[in-house]
Amino acid sequence: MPPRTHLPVNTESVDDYLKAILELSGPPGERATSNALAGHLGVRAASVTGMLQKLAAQKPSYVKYEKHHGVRLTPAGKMRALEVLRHHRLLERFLHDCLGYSWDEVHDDAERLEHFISERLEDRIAAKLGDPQTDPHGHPIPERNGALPARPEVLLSKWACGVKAVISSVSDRDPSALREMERLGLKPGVAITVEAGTRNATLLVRIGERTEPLRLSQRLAAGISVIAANRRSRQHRKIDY
Amino acid sequence: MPPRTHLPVNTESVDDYLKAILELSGPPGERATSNALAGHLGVRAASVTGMLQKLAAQKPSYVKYEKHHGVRLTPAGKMRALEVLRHHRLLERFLHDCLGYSWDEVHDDAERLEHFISERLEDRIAAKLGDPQTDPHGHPIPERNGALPARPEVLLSKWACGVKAVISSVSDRDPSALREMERLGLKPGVAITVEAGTRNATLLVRIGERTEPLRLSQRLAAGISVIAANRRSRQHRKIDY
DNA sequence: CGACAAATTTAGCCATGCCTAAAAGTATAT
DNA sequence: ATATACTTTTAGGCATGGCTAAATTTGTCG
Repeated sequence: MPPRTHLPVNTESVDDYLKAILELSGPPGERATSNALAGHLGVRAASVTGMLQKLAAQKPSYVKYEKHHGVRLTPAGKMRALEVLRHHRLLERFLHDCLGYSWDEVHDDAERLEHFISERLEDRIAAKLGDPQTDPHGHPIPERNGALPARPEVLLSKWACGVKAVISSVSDRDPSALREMERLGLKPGVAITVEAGTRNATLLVRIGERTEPLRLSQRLAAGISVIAANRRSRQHRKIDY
Repeated sequence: MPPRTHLPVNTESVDDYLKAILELSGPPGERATSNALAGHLGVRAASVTGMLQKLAAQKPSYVKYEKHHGVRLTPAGKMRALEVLRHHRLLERFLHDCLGYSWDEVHDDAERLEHFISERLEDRIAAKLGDPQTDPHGHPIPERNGALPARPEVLLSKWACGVKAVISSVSDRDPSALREMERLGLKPGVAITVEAGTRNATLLVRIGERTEPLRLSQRLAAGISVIAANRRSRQHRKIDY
């Protein structure tokens, strides 16, 4: 039986759904659940179901949807999601580098504008920036063809004690956390070593060349991803996401 | 009796209506008619009526609407319309100056983005450009407080023969006309004199320092506004629009 | 004035995308 | 195997902003 209403056109909402599905289904292409999507998008699960039905009914379709078993992106859907992600991260880099935004200011404006970036604007921004590899938080920018460098990132809170690491990216969702990280010198490329594990939900870490270690709240640590220090040079290898 | 549906929120559509009303009601604050708005916005007159009723029912309201007698902007509406216009023209200047757009390319992207420019982005763009006075087509950019320089512009086709004039602005709606003007050196600031009036819907004009006059099609001439050559220096006087 | 043409408004409908409440399916633990 | 908890879908509704067709108003010309 067809969905109650007719097919949706390609709208901002659709972009948001695709981006959320990309983020919630792991790299291999697992399914994303309605509930997870609802939480991520700030809408009710029932609304998600409705939208997924409509998206799946499109032809060509962006998603493969199986009732009660979640949703996956089709190649076309993955491509579109990566395009929107590229817009977002290019915009963040652009606002930061060309318009003097601090790294805690870029997310909201990029989120709003990402849906309205023409191919032309995308190309001009990328050219102006010299085809940047990452956004200001260290996240890789998908290429125009959809290639996205895969990095063996691990959350700082899961990193082994005593092993040298380098910050590869930080979460861009919490501006106040970003300001705090900025103050502490916690940014992509900086060396970091965990001195002691969780104690009262904090981590004892040594940052860069500093001698005295620092206590990091779980809130901050949860927003930091690292890679092994010696693999830093490999972070530009590209694979299909 | 209240309108059939409830009040509209502040949406892109509303911005488009306000901008259209601003453009269609002359500087003194004349009323704009439903038909003219419909034509300008590319929707049916009935849709315009519906939206005007909803806009007028808002409090505080952006418009003053009298059934069968058109609509006017309230001060708040004028302010909002000028803000959107400022976004549009700043964006055009920005795309042109910072991202290498040609002047026939800027309009469409600016039109799409103008609704999503935060105060922060507006300010950063203006600062980056050094608070520009005009967009690439010569149209004045409203200031943040809503001030807009008034210029005694006249359409080239209405300008008296033999009187020296300076191009003050050109219409940005027709990309192919803009490319043609570019080729002919017809841009803001260039001196122009009408040698002979309409003949087969063309104008004979002398451009800049060139010796041989040129035949301009009515289509091009209709997109060119001029001011008296000696008033050129006064074009930055500000008044409340 | 009266009639016609043009402009405008009303009435009723459609599509999108969200919502709540209730029904149905899935998964887990005894 | 079945009861229960949780997830997901269905059903029905609301708001926005379009549309067409039909009514109504305005304005102009004899």
